[in-house]
Amino acid sequence: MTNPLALKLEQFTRFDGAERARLDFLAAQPSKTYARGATIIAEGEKVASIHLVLEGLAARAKTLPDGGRQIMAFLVPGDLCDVEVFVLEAMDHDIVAIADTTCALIPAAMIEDMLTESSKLTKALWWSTMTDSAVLRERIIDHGSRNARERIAHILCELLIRYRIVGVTSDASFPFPLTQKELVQATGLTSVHVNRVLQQLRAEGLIVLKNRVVTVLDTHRLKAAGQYEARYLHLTRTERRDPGVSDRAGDLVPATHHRLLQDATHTLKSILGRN
Amino acid sequence: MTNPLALKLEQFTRFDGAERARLDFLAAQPSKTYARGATIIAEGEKVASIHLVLEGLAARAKTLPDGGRQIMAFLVPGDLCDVEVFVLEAMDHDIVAIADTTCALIPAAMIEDMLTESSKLTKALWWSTMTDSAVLRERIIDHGSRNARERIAHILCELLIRYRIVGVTSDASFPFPLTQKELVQATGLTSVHVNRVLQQLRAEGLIVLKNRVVTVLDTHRLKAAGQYEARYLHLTRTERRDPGVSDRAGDLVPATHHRLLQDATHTLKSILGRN
DNA sequence: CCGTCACCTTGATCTGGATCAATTCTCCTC
DNA sequence: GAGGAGAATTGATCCAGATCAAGGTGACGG
Repeated sequence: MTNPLALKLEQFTRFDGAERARLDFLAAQPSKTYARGATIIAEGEKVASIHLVLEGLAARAKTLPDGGRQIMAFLVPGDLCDVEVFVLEAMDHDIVAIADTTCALIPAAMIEDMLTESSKLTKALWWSTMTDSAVLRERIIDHGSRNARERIAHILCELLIRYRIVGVTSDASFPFPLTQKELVQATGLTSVHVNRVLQQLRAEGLIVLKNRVVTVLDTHRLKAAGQYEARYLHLTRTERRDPGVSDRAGDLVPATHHRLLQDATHTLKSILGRN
Repeated sequence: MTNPLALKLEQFTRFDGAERARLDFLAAQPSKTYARGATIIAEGEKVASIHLVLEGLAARAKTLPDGGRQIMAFLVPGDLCDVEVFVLEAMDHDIVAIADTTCALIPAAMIEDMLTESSKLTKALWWSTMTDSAVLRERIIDHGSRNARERIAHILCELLIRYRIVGVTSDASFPFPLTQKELVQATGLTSVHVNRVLQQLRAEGLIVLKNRVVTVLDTHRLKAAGQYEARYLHLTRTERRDPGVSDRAGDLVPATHHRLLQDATHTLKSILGRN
């Protein structure tokens, strides 16, 4: 199986053989599969090993006093569910499986060893954490300043690009195991309204949603509809690595980014110089 | 001057003399004062030194296509504005001064040295970062699942407790330099509505807001109004350190937390054991 | 002491999205 | 292939919060 964690972190920097082997070793740890709807980690739990999503789709969610649930972030293959393990006593939210989901269970000590032994991998993990925060901030903007249509379009754009990065898809289609109920929990809208917005996006010819697969028919218009700017994902290397990835992240990456990268080599060197 | 960074991190763990001295050294770096309204760091900027808020109030914000602004997080004394410096090419959002704000400018290398030399301080920084993420997630819940009244009450509770932790206040009053416009940007509501909700909270005898100072008259009812549960701040040591801090964080810390901490000493030891 | 500028407050009206209430699709299971 | 249960859709109505439109209020500089 390909290693989504390595694919993701390669957005940040290139790895040598040893680093790559270490990442592959992490992803090859014993895995566990959770059925759609299952709670992977519950709020209040103190986890001993770090869950790396290998396949499927999970979400960070919190159960509300009224029994409802708010989804705060989606976890696609390559994402780590609980890096807080090192320092926090207990999870302050749930991790739930949106699709049938397989996670590698990486002993915390294995990551800690990595952190003391490779400063490049440490930086990569730090990058991943910072990017996760940026995604959370983008969700705050969604909810605070974007209407239903923008919000949904934004989430679709983000999922597409994140799936592409880890090679789950290479065209404009991606798995969409979410039920409307879950899209409701993620967007803070009602199912009736989510349904109507989806209809509208379909009617406008922006997307097709069938059999739990979304196909984006018009990337540019969907981006515009969601005010989508991928800068916050900090895909430093997308346009430099190889044509394959370029295709994958495709035109969702902003043009300004391309320009920035023209002469970014020495910048990167200086950032990573302390290696 | 007291060191708000040390006060904050002491919520996570106790430090020895050397560690404490290092934290004090960081806070004693050359500082810069920004006037209310100034942009401390602009989106797209590549910062060389890390900004630690010493006094005042700042915010993470993003400027929207329509010219508006969304505030995503508040930065109180003790908060670091830009730990992403190590790994990201450029800031993906602005840091703006809400009040006149003083920041210590800590050279990135100084933090990096700390990370290689003290695993306890590394963990403390990691804790701080994880807690910041938890605060972002709480803001998503605010916007996705709480109405105007709950949202504002929640933010007030959070600011009070965060100010208490770093010793800015020791009673139920705290500086509130926000103009209603900024509360609007943080809550995603309109100024008219924010105004009405504030009136209501005043009329109900929950708060007094005068001369840029909020006084919480009824902590319990305000907590209830905002569905406030401080667990997400992970104030591990609040109840154990000394009566002073206990007073400071006060009854905003949930009771379940107290119980959890009864026999948490060995848990903490195991977490920090690798020191 | 007067203008003015930024902020706060209040009232009237409007609307995006919520709520309530059926119906129609899927699948799935037996 | 009948029966059901979760999911998607559609229509009708409602409401929290937006928008529009005036006033107040207070802190200044001249």
